[in-house]
Amino acid sequence: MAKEKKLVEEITSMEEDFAQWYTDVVKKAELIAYSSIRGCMIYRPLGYAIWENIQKELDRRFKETGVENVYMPMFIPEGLLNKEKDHVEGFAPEVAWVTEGGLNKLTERMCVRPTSETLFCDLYKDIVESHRDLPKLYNQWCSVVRWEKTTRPFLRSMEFLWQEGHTAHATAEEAEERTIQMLNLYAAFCEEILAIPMIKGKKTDKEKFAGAESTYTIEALMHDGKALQSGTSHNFGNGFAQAFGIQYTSKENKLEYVHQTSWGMSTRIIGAIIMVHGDNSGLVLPPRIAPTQVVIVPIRQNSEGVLDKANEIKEKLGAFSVKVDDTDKSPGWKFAEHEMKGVPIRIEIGPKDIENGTFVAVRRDNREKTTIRFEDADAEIAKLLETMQSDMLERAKAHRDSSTYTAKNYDEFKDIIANKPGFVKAMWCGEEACELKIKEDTTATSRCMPFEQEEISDTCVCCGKKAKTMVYWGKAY
RNA sequence: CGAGGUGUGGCUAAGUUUGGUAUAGCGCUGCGUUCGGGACGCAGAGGUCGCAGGUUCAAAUCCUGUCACCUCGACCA
Repeated sequence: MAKEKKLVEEITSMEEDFAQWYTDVVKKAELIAYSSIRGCMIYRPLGYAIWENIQKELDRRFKETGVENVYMPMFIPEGLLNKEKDHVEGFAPEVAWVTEGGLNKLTERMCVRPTSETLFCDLYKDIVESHRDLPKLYNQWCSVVRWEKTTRPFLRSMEFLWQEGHTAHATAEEAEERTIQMLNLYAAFCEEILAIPMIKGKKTDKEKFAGAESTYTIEALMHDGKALQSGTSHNFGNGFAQAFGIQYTSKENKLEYVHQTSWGMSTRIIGAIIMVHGDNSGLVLPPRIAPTQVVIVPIRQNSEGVLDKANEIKEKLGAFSVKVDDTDKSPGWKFAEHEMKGVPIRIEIGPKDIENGTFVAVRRDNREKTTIRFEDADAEIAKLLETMQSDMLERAKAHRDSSTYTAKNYDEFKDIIANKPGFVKAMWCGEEACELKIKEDTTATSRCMPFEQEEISDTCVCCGKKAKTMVYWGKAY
């Protein structure tokens, strides 16, 4: 085969137009539908099932670290939102306001939560009294609203689903520890379950969260070489505590402010799954997150015994999420359809196989075919799913590594940003002026100051003054 | 919010320049034949042309306004 035959029509190839490819996949794989509300999307069964799996796994991991779930109101009175100055200023441009209730104008308008720091603080000030009440490790699963000007499915919508964890601690050390712990949890989740390698690091002051003392982030590289901030963990210090008056009495009988953190991951991560693993036939789902892990396509399904055998195989594979596609579409149609939807493994079973006591399994990621004997079904499919999962992570890592460059001086830097999509590692002096200039000149932003530092040179890539930190730079979603 | 683009059955579009019966392919429904990479035949259903005004004997087509969506920037998970 000189050129890979395009097996799925209707999807713009990613080499031709990556943005259009993304939109096509999202729609053709039936992850979402556009709604009649501007900038808000409808999660269709497949899209929502992926989110449910993400929730299930993350929630389990949160709870292992002692986190408890709560639910907060979706409205925040203006006065409450205004309590922490940096926080309001950061969010003011994108909040939606409720000004009327029933037939009457409200005396105080309320916003639809863009995030719930203020609500959690308002609660903590009431329920925290003693060091014995700490730490508070709360999380909520909810949707938030931000009045976005332009929107894209999963990557930016006016309402999106997420989880926001909010914790209160007695000491600064403990808060910092929790901040890092959650960042590590996110990174591990992404690598182990979503097969997406992450760069862990700290945001520069310019890029940090409104009201935070420090913001940590995990950054992923998409197939087109753009970066996606995939999860964040913030250390608030005691800034919010001071603004809201969250104090506790210490063992020494002294009144102290609590130290707080917050951390979140949103449905945006589904965009990362699409853009890291997808190909020109559509979605490719990592086996550990796929709502359907195996689809069985019967060949000549009206022939004696074929459907029975298909269901028998499904029974044997009870440990996995398996579907038999017995609709009356042609096999070829089903192949294309399930590839578009990213089902990790397809099993083909027809009269010939039944005669031989075998079936054929095809991997979604590389279309490799394996002939498997009935009696080995369980073990062989388990092996295939596992191999596929780890191959996907390796492939994503290889792509990221081969798209990561280093720049020693500004000419090099500008050349790479202009011509080679990906991350650029370069030294930085710590001045916001250089970040701004780089953005102005190249549209690239600082993604993070990685925990794993390297000494690329001793001068700032932009101004040439003494460098402080190595920074990952890149164009971002 | 700036720049560009697009709105015509479920989807993709033609038709708009030059006003004159609403079109095609795919999809959908029924029946039959098929089935190892998007099968085929026959029969059928489905559209106030984004919305609101205006011009005209006549508007998908011209004019005014408006809304939505897409792409690229600025801002952000």
